[in-house]
Amino acid sequence: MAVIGEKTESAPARNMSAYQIHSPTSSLPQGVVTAGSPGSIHSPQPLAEEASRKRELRLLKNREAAKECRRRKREYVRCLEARLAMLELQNKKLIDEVQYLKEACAAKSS
DNA sequence: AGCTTGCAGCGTCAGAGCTT
DNA sequence: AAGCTCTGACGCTGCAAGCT
Repeated sequence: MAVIGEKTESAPARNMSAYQIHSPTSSLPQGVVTAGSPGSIHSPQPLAEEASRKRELRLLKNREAAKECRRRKREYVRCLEARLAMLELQNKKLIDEVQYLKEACAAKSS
């Protein structure tokens, strides 16, 4: 829990190196390269910023969605476990009852 | 004390399914 | 068709317990 800050820096950085660092080079760099050139009238910088902003927003939303998804899953598993415990108890009671009735029948017929 | 192992939680990606 | 949401899978981290 208190660890999150550190994780978010290191783990993702590695994932990025595997995927993000490469793929963006196919789209972003074009803009970045020309951005430096003084002669360009319509600087692509805003486009790059917009793309980056959209990506950040998407990551943020997905982060929250993943948290919520996991929370729901934990809750689902908890419910399942509670139901299992209840059914096991119920099963045990029924077994006891069958046993009792069998004994009652046997006693009556003898 | 240092190492190993198992577990829980996190962020990200990819893909399926739904909505507009 | 494009955009959005949800979720399985993957890799990473920190922590606790057991072992040497």
